[in-house]
Amino acid sequence: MPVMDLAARLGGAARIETFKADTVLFHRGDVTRHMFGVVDGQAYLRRTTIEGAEIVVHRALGGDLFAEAALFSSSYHCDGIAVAGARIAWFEKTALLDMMQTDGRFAVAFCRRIAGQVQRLRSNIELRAIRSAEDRIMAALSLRLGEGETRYEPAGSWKGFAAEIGLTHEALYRALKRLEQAKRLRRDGPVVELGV
Amino acid sequence: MPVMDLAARLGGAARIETFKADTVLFHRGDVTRHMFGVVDGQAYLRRTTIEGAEIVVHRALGGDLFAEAALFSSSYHCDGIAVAGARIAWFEKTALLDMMQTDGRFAVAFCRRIAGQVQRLRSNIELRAIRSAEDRIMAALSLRLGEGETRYEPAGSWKGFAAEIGLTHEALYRALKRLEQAKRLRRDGPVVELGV
DNA sequence: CGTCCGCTTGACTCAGATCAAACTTGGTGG
DNA sequence: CCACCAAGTTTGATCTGAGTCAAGCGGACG
Repeated sequence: MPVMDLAARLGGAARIETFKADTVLFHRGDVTRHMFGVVDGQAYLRRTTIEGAEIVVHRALGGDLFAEAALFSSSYHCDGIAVAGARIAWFEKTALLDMMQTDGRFAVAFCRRIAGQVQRLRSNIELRAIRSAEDRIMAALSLRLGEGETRYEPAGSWKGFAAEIGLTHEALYRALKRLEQAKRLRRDGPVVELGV
Repeated sequence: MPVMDLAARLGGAARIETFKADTVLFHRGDVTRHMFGVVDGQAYLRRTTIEGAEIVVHRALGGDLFAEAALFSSSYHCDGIAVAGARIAWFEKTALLDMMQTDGRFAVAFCRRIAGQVQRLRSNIELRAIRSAEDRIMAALSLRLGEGETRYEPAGSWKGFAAEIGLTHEALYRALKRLEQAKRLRRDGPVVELGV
Protein backbone atom coordinates (compact mmCIF):
# COMPACT_ATOMS: atom_id res chain seq x y z
CA MET A 1 0.00 0.00 0.00
CA PRO A 2 2.29 2.74 -1.29
CA VAL A 3 1.94 6.17 0.22
CA MET A 4 0.61 7.84 -2.92
CA ASP A 5 -2.03 5.16 -3.51
CA LEU A 6 -3.22 5.62 0.01
CA ALA A 7 -3.41 9.37 -0.51
CA ALA A 8 -5.45 8.81 -3.67
CA ARG A 9 -7.90 6.48 -1.93
CA LEU A 10 -8.40 8.85 0.95
CA GLY A 11 -9.05 11.82 -1.32
CA GLY A 12 -9.88 14.89 0.74
CA ALA A 13 -8.71 13.22 3.92
CA ALA A 14 -5.13 13.44 2.74
CA ARG A 15 -2.84 16.30 1.85
CA ILE A 16 0.83 16.65 0.99
CA GLU A 17 3.22 19.27 2.24
CA THR A 18 6.89 20.06 1.64
CA PHE A 19 9.24 21.33 4.32
CA LYS A 20 12.24 23.55 3.71
CA ALA A 21 13.84 23.19 7.14
CA ASP A 22 13.62 20.59 9.89
CA THR A 23 10.07 20.76 11.21
CA VAL A 24 8.28 19.25 14.16
CA LEU A 25 5.17 17.50 12.84
CA PHE A 26 3.87 16.76 16.33
CA HIS A 27 5.01 16.80 19.92
CA ARG A 28 4.79 14.04 22.46
CA GLY A 29 1.48 14.45 24.23
CA ASP A 30 -0.33 16.22 21.35
CA VAL A 31 -3.76 14.87 20.48
CA THR A 32 -3.48 12.50 17.51
CA ARG A 33 -5.34 13.65 14.43
CA HIS A 34 -3.08 12.39 11.67
CA MET A 35 -0.93 9.55 10.56
CA PHE A 36 1.82 10.43 8.10
CA GLY A 37 3.59 9.09 5.06
CA VAL A 38 7.00 10.02 3.77
CA VAL A 39 6.67 10.77 0.06
CA ASP A 40 10.24 11.90 -0.29
CA GLY A 41 13.10 12.67 2.06
CA GLN A 42 12.90 11.47 5.61
CA ALA A 43 11.28 11.85 9.00
CA TYR A 44 12.07 10.44 12.39
CA LEU A 45 10.58 9.79 15.80
CA ARG A 46 12.45 11.12 18.78
CA ARG A 47 12.19 10.57 22.51
CA THR A 48 14.02 12.29 25.32
CA THR A 49 15.10 10.33 28.39
CA ILE A 50 15.00 11.73 31.94
CA GLU A 51 18.75 12.15 31.57
CA GLY A 52 18.09 14.56 28.71
CA ALA A 53 19.53 12.31 26.02
CA GLU A 54 17.63 12.48 22.75
CA ILE A 55 17.23 9.14 21.07
CA VAL A 56 15.97 8.37 17.60
CA VAL A 57 13.36 5.65 17.99
CA HIS A 58 12.48 5.30 14.33
CA ARG A 59 13.57 6.72 11.01
CA ALA A 60 11.24 6.62 8.01
CA LEU A 61 12.41 7.04 4.42
CA GLY A 62 10.58 7.70 1.17
CA GLY A 63 7.58 5.38 0.79
CA ASP A 64 7.28 4.57 4.48
CA LEU A 65 4.30 5.26 6.64
CA PHE A 66 5.04 7.22 9.76
CA ALA A 67 3.43 7.25 13.21
CA GLU A 68 1.12 4.32 12.44
CA ALA A 69 0.70 3.55 16.12
CA ALA A 70 -0.83 6.99 16.62
CA LEU A 71 -4.04 5.72 15.00
CA PHE A 72 -4.82 3.76 18.13
CA SER A 73 -3.70 6.22 20.71
CA SER A 74 -5.25 9.47 21.86
CA SER A 75 -1.90 11.25 22.07
CA TYR A 76 1.48 10.93 20.38
CA HIS A 77 4.12 9.15 22.40
CA CYS A 78 7.15 10.64 20.62
CA ASP A 79 8.11 13.82 18.85
CA GLY A 80 7.84 13.52 15.08
CA ILE A 81 10.29 15.50 12.96
CA ALA A 82 10.41 16.00 9.22
CA VAL A 83 13.94 16.47 7.93
CA ALA A 84 14.69 19.48 5.74
CA GLY A 85 13.46 18.95 2.21
CA ALA A 86 11.00 16.19 3.07
CA ARG A 87 7.61 15.81 1.38
CA ILE A 88 5.13 14.52 3.91
CA ALA A 89 1.61 13.19 3.42
CA TRP A 90 -0.95 13.86 6.15
CA PHE A 91 -3.70 11.26 6.55
CA GLU A 92 -6.70 11.87 8.72
CA LYS A 93 -6.89 9.34 11.49
CA THR A 94 -10.65 8.91 11.45
CA ALA A 95 -10.77 8.29 7.71
CA LEU A 96 -8.13 5.59 8.02
CA LEU A 97 -9.89 3.85 10.88
CA ASP A 98 -13.15 3.82 8.93
CA MET A 99 -11.38 2.35 5.95
CA MET A 100 -9.89 -0.42 8.06
CA GLN A 101 -13.25 -1.22 9.55
CA THR A 102 -14.91 -1.68 6.19
CA ASP A 103 -12.08 -3.12 4.13
CA GLY A 104 -10.71 -6.32 5.65
CA ARG A 105 -7.92 -6.67 3.09
CA PHE A 106 -6.70 -3.18 3.87
CA ALA A 107 -6.87 -3.86 7.59
CA VAL A 108 -4.78 -6.98 7.25
CA ALA A 109 -2.23 -5.20 5.08
CA PHE A 110 -2.00 -2.40 7.58
CA CYS A 111 -1.63 -4.85 10.42
CA ARG A 112 1.19 -6.53 8.56
CA ARG A 113 3.04 -3.23 8.41
CA ILE A 114 2.72 -2.63 12.11
CA ALA A 115 3.78 -6.20 12.86
CA GLY A 116 6.90 -5.55 10.79
CA GLN A 117 7.63 -2.57 13.01
CA VAL A 118 7.36 -4.76 16.07
CA GLN A 119 10.02 -7.06 14.72
CA ARG A 120 12.27 -4.20 13.72
CA LEU A 121 11.93 -2.69 17.17
CA ARG A 122 12.84 -5.99 18.77
CA SER A 123 15.88 -6.22 16.55
CA ASN A 124 16.70 -2.72 17.65
CA ILE A 125 16.56 -3.69 21.30
CA GLU A 126 18.79 -6.66 20.61
CA LEU A 127 21.14 -4.38 18.72
CA ARG A 128 21.39 -1.84 21.51
CA ALA A 129 22.16 -4.66 23.94
CA ILE A 130 25.42 -5.39 22.15
CA ARG A 131 28.07 -3.83 24.31
CA SER A 132 31.00 -3.68 21.93
CA ALA A 133 30.75 -0.62 19.69
CA GLU A 134 32.39 -2.47 16.81
CA ASP A 135 30.08 -5.46 16.97
CA ARG A 136 27.09 -3.17 17.33
CA ILE A 137 28.01 -1.23 14.23
CA MET A 138 28.57 -4.40 12.21
CA ALA A 139 25.23 -5.80 13.39
CA ALA A 140 23.46 -2.55 12.54
CA LEU A 141 24.97 -2.54 9.07
CA SER A 142 23.92 -6.15 8.50
CA LEU A 143 20.36 -5.29 9.48
CA ARG A 144 20.25 -2.41 7.06
CA LEU A 145 21.78 -4.19 4.13
CA GLY A 146 19.76 -6.51 1.94
CA GLU A 147 20.92 -9.99 0.98
CA GLY A 148 24.23 -9.83 -0.86
CA GLU A 149 24.59 -6.07 -0.55
CA THR A 150 27.88 -4.78 0.71
CA ARG A 151 27.78 -0.99 0.48
CA TYR A 152 25.97 1.30 2.88
CA GLU A 153 25.47 5.01 3.15
CA PRO A 154 23.65 6.35 6.17
CA ALA A 155 20.44 8.29 5.63
CA GLY A 156 21.46 11.69 6.92
CA SER A 157 24.80 11.68 8.69
CA TRP A 158 26.99 9.24 10.59
CA LYS A 159 26.26 11.29 13.63
CA GLY A 160 22.58 10.53 13.16
CA PHE A 161 23.43 6.89 12.61
CA ALA A 162 25.24 6.91 15.95
CA ALA A 163 22.10 8.20 17.67
CA GLU A 164 20.01 5.51 16.01
CA ILE A 165 22.13 2.68 17.35
CA GLY A 166 22.70 4.22 20.75
CA LEU A 167 26.31 5.34 20.55
CA THR A 168 27.86 8.76 20.96
CA HIS A 169 29.28 10.07 17.73
CA GLU A 170 32.80 9.97 19.17
CA ALA A 171 32.49 6.29 19.99
CA LEU A 172 31.09 5.65 16.53
CA TYR A 173 33.90 7.38 14.65
CA ARG A 174 36.54 5.68 16.75
CA ALA A 175 34.99 2.26 16.26
CA LEU A 176 34.70 2.86 12.50
CA LYS A 177 38.38 3.65 12.47
CA ARG A 178 39.26 0.46 14.33
CA LEU A 179 37.03 -1.55 12.01
CA GLU A 180 38.79 -0.08 9.03
CA GLN A 181 42.20 -0.85 10.51
CA ALA A 182 41.05 -4.41 11.17
CA LYS A 183 39.97 -4.55 7.51
CA ARG A 184 36.40 -5.46 8.42
CA LEU A 185 35.19 -2.56 6.30
CA ARG A 186 36.44 0.28 4.15
CA ARG A 187 35.30 3.86 4.19
CA ASP A 188 35.04 6.01 1.13
CA GLY A 189 33.63 9.38 2.04
CA PRO A 190 30.11 8.87 3.36
CA VAL A 191 29.76 5.25 2.23
CA VAL A 192 31.18 2.11 3.79
CA GLU A 193 32.04 -1.11 2.04
CA LEU A 194 31.73 -4.25 4.12
CA GLY A 195 34.28 -7.08 4.22
CA VAL A 196 37.80 -5.78 3.34
CA MET B 1 -10.70 -9.61 22.90
CA PRO B 2 -9.82 -11.79 25.91
CA VAL B 3 -7.85 -14.93 25.28
CA MET B 4 -10.63 -17.34 26.20
CA ASP B 5 -13.20 -15.59 23.98
CA LEU B 6 -10.82 -15.84 21.11
CA ALA B 7 -10.31 -19.55 21.80
CA ALA B 8 -14.10 -20.04 21.82
CA ARG B 9 -14.56 -18.21 18.52
CA LEU B 10 -11.83 -20.17 16.84
CA GLY B 11 -13.22 -23.51 18.00
CA GLY B 12 -11.14 -26.35 16.61
CA ALA B 13 -8.39 -23.98 15.52
CA ALA B 14 -7.43 -23.40 19.16
CA ARG B 15 -6.21 -25.64 21.95
CA ILE B 16 -4.95 -25.09 25.47
CA GLU B 17 -2.01 -26.76 27.11
CA THR B 18 -0.42 -26.62 30.56
CA PHE B 19 3.33 -26.80 31.15
CA LYS B 20 4.96 -28.19 34.25
CA ALA B 21 8.47 -26.93 33.58
CA ASP B 22 9.89 -24.09 31.48
CA THR B 23 9.21 -25.03 27.88
CA VAL B 24 10.29 -23.66 24.55
CA LEU B 25 7.16 -23.02 22.48
CA PHE B 26 9.13 -22.17 19.36
CA HIS B 27 12.65 -21.38 18.29
CA ARG B 28 13.86 -18.45 16.28
CA GLY B 29 13.73 -19.51 12.65
CA ASP B 30 10.93 -22.08 13.04
CA VAL B 31 8.09 -21.83 10.55
CA THR B 32 5.19 -19.92 12.08
CA ARG B 33 2.02 -21.97 12.48
CA HIS B 34 0.60 -20.55 15.70
CA MET B 35 0.04 -17.44 17.65
CA PHE B 36 -0.32 -17.89 21.40
CA GLY B 37 -2.27 -16.57 24.33
CA VAL B 38 -1.31 -16.73 27.97
CA VAL B 39 -4.32 -18.05 29.88
CA ASP B 40 -2.49 -18.23 33.16
CA GLY B 41 1.11 -17.85 34.30
CA GLN B 42 3.58 -16.22 31.95
CA ALA B 43 5.62 -16.55 28.79
CA TYR B 44 8.43 -14.51 27.34
CA LEU B 45 10.27 -13.81 24.11
CA ARG B 46 14.02 -14.16 24.17
CA ARG B 47 16.77 -13.18 21.78
CA THR B 48 20.47 -13.93 21.92
CA THR B 49 23.00 -11.36 20.79
CA ILE B 50 26.19 -12.21 18.90
CA GLU B 51 27.95 -11.71 22.21
CA GLY B 52 25.91 -14.57 23.63
CA ALA B 53 23.87 -12.43 26.01
CA GLU B 54 20.27 -13.54 26.34
CA ILE B 55 17.81 -10.70 26.49
CA VAL B 56 14.13 -10.77 27.29
CA VAL B 57 12.38 -8.82 24.57
CA HIS B 58 8.85 -9.24 25.84
CA ARG B 59 7.06 -10.76 28.80
CA ALA B 60 3.40 -11.74 28.56
CA LEU B 61 1.18 -12.33 31.57
CA GLY B 62 -2.24 -13.93 31.98
CA GLY B 63 -4.72 -12.58 29.43
CA ASP B 64 -2.06 -11.36 27.02
CA LEU B 65 -1.64 -12.51 23.47
CA PHE B 66 1.83 -13.72 22.62
CA ALA B 67 3.81 -13.69 19.38
CA GLU B 68 1.22 -11.64 17.50
CA ALA B 69 3.79 -10.48 14.99
CA ALA B 70 4.33 -14.10 13.96
CA LEU B 71 1.02 -13.97 12.06
CA PHE B 72 2.66 -11.86 9.38
CA SER B 73 6.00 -13.55 9.21
CA SER B 74 7.01 -16.89 7.78
CA SER B 75 9.39 -17.66 10.65
CA TYR B 76 9.64 -16.70 14.30
CA HIS B 77 12.18 -13.99 15.06
CA CYS B 78 12.67 -14.86 18.74
CA ASP B 79 12.58 -17.89 20.99
CA GLY B 80 9.28 -18.20 22.83
CA ILE B 81 9.34 -19.73 26.30
CA ALA B 82 6.47 -20.72 28.57
CA VAL B 83 7.36 -20.37 32.22
CA ALA B 84 6.78 -23.35 34.52
CA GLY B 85 3.11 -23.70 35.42
CA ALA B 86 1.80 -21.62 32.53
CA ARG B 87 -1.41 -22.42 30.65
CA ILE B 88 -0.96 -21.49 27.03
CA ALA B 89 -3.51 -21.24 24.24
CA TRP B 90 -2.42 -22.17 20.73
CA PHE B 91 -4.20 -20.38 17.88
CA GLU B 92 -3.82 -21.46 14.31
CA LYS B 93 -2.32 -18.69 12.23
CA THR B 94 -4.40 -19.30 9.12
CA ALA B 95 -7.67 -19.30 11.04
CA LEU B 96 -6.81 -15.97 12.63
CA LEU B 97 -5.84 -14.38 9.33
CA ASP B 98 -9.12 -15.51 7.77
CA MET B 99 -11.01 -14.05 10.66
CA MET B 100 -9.28 -10.71 10.30
CA GLN B 101 -10.00 -10.64 6.61
CA THR B 102 -13.73 -11.14 7.08
CA ASP B 103 -14.34 -9.30 10.34
CA GLY B 104 -13.26 -5.67 10.14
CA ARG B 105 -13.98 -4.95 13.79
CA PHE B 106 -11.80 -7.83 14.85
CA ALA B 107 -9.04 -6.69 12.52
CA VAL B 108 -9.07 -3.19 13.97
CA ALA B 109 -9.06 -4.53 17.52
CA PHE B 110 -6.14 -6.77 16.71
CA CYS B 111 -4.30 -3.95 15.06
CA ARG B 112 -4.83 -1.85 18.17
CA ARG B 113 -3.09 -4.51 20.23
CA ILE B 114 -0.08 -4.64 17.99
CA ALA B 115 0.11 -0.85 17.91
CA GLY B 116 0.19 -0.92 21.69
CA GLN B 117 3.17 -3.25 21.48
CA VAL B 118 4.93 -0.79 19.23
CA GLN B 119 4.59 1.93 21.82
CA ARG B 120 5.69 -0.34 24.64
CA LEU B 121 8.72 -1.37 22.64
CA ARG B 122 9.63 2.24 22.00
CA SER B 123 9.31 2.97 25.69
CA ASN B 124 11.55 0.00 26.27
CA ILE B 125 14.19 1.39 23.95
CA GLU B 126 14.01 4.71 25.71
CA LEU B 127 14.27 2.90 29.02
CA ARG B 128 17.33 0.92 28.03
CA ALA B 129 18.99 4.12 26.86
CA ILE B 130 19.03 5.45 30.42
CA ARG B 131 22.56 4.89 31.58
CA SER B 132 22.19 5.23 35.31
CA ALA B 133 20.98 1.98 36.86
CA GLU B 134 19.01 3.83 39.51
CA ASP B 135 17.19 6.09 37.09
CA ARG B 136 16.50 3.17 34.80
CA ILE B 137 14.92 1.18 37.58
CA MET B 138 12.78 4.10 38.68
CA ALA B 139 11.66 4.69 35.09
CA ALA B 140 10.86 1.00 34.63
CA LEU B 141 8.80 0.98 37.80
CA SER B 142 6.89 4.07 36.71
CA LEU B 143 6.07 2.41 33.40
CA ARG B 144 4.74 -0.68 35.11
CA LEU B 145 2.69 1.09 37.73
CA GLY B 146 -0.73 2.51 36.95
CA GLU B 147 -1.76 6.01 37.88
CA GLY B 148 -1.54 6.51 41.64
CA GLU B 149 -0.16 3.05 42.34
CA THR B 150 2.90 2.85 44.49
CA ARG B 151 3.61 -0.83 45.13
CA TYR B 152 5.23 -3.20 42.67
CA GLU B 153 6.11 -6.85 42.69
CA PRO B 154 7.97 -8.25 39.69
CA ALA B 155 6.37 -11.04 37.69
CA GLY B 156 8.79 -13.86 38.33
CA SER B 157 11.98 -12.72 40.02
CA TRP B 158 14.03 -9.60 40.39
CA LYS B 159 16.68 -11.36 38.41
CA GLY B 160 14.20 -11.67 35.55
CA PHE B 161 13.26 -8.02 35.99
CA ALA B 162 16.93 -7.14 35.62
CA ALA B 163 17.08 -9.00 32.30
CA GLU B 164 13.96 -7.20 31.09
CA ILE B 165 15.43 -3.76 31.64
CA GLY B 166 18.91 -4.65 30.44
CA LEU B 167 20.87 -4.79 33.67
CA THR B 168 22.85 -7.59 35.25
CA HIS B 169 21.26 -8.86 38.44
CA GLU B 170 24.24 -7.62 40.46
CA ALA B 171 23.84 -4.09 39.15
CA LEU B 172 20.12 -4.27 39.88
CA TYR B 173 20.49 -5.38 43.49
CA ARG B 174 23.15 -2.79 44.18
CA ALA B 175 21.07 -0.02 42.67
CA LEU B 176 18.01 -1.12 44.64
CA LYS B 177 20.09 -0.90 47.78
CA ARG B 178 21.26 2.61 46.95
CA LEU B 179 17.70 3.66 46.12
CA GLU B 180 16.54 2.35 49.46
CA GLN B 181 19.33 4.18 51.26
CA ALA B 182 18.37 7.35 49.41
CA LYS B 183 14.79 6.74 50.56
CA ARG B 184 13.47 6.76 47.02
CA LEU B 185 11.82 3.40 47.68
CA ARG B 186 11.43 0.77 50.33
CA ARG B 187 11.77 -2.98 49.94
CA ASP B 188 9.65 -5.46 51.77
CA GLY B 189 10.52 -8.96 50.65
CA PRO B 190 9.66 -9.24 46.96
CA VAL B 191 7.65 -6.02 46.73
CA VAL B 192 8.88 -2.45 46.52
CA GLU B 193 7.07 0.64 47.70
CA LEU B 194 7.82 3.83 45.80
CA GLY B 195 8.52 7.21 47.39
CA VAL B 196 9.94 6.66 50.90
C1' DC C 1 19.53 -34.33 52.96
C1' DG C 2 21.43 -32.40 48.98
C1' DT C 3 20.89 -29.59 44.94
C1' DC C 4 19.38 -25.75 42.49
C1' DC C 5 18.51 -21.11 42.10
C1' DG C 6 17.59 -16.59 43.51
C1' DC C 7 19.73 -13.28 46.32
C1' DT C 8 23.65 -10.47 48.15
C1' DT C 9 28.15 -8.45 48.63
C1' DG C 10 33.14 -7.54 47.42
C1' DA C 11 37.12 -6.37 44.36
C1' DC C 12 38.62 -5.23 39.96
C1' DT C 13 38.48 -4.06 35.03
C1' DC C 14 37.55 -1.69 31.00
C1' DA C 15 35.02 0.32 27.20
C1' DG C 16 32.23 3.88 26.27
C1' DA C 17 30.78 8.53 28.03
C1' DT C 18 32.25 13.03 28.78
C1' DC C 19 34.73 17.23 28.12
C1' DA C 20 37.62 19.77 25.04
C1' DA C 21 39.45 21.40 20.93
C1' DA C 22 40.69 21.58 16.05
C1' DC C 23 39.47 20.90 11.26
C1' DT C 24 36.66 20.38 7.29
C1' DT C 25 32.47 21.52 4.48
C1' DG C 26 28.49 23.77 2.83
C1' DG C 27 25.52 27.36 2.79
C1' DT C 28 24.09 32.38 3.78
C1' DG C 29 24.28 36.97 3.16
C1' DG C 30 26.56 41.27 2.70
C1' DC D 1 33.55 36.84 -4.04
C1' DC D 2 34.61 36.29 0.45
C1' DA D 3 33.62 36.50 5.56
C1' DC D 4 31.16 34.00 8.56
C1' DC D 5 28.40 30.60 10.78
C1' DA D 6 26.51 26.03 11.69
C1' DA D 7 27.02 21.28 11.69
C1' DG D 8 29.46 17.18 10.90
C1' DT D 9 33.91 14.97 11.55
C1' DT D 10 38.14 13.75 13.95
C1' DT D 11 41.35 13.16 17.76
C1' DG D 12 43.06 13.45 22.65
C1' DA D 13 42.74 12.96 27.82
C1' DT D 14 40.22 11.53 31.59
C1' DC D 15 36.54 9.47 34.28
C1' DT D 16 32.96 6.61 35.72
C1' DG D 17 29.84 3.14 36.57
C1' DA D 18 28.12 -1.15 34.98
C1' DG D 19 30.09 -5.64 33.76
C1' DT D 20 32.66 -9.57 35.29
C1' DC D 21 34.42 -12.96 38.31
C1' DA D 22 34.08 -14.86 42.76
C1' DA D 23 32.11 -16.36 46.80
C1' DG D 24 28.70 -17.01 50.58
C1' DC D 25 23.77 -17.22 52.22
C1' DG D 26 19.18 -19.11 52.45
C1' DG D 27 14.78 -21.02 50.94
C1' DA D 28 12.25 -24.40 47.92
C1' DC D 29 11.75 -28.68 46.27
C1' DG D 30 12.55 -33.38 45.17
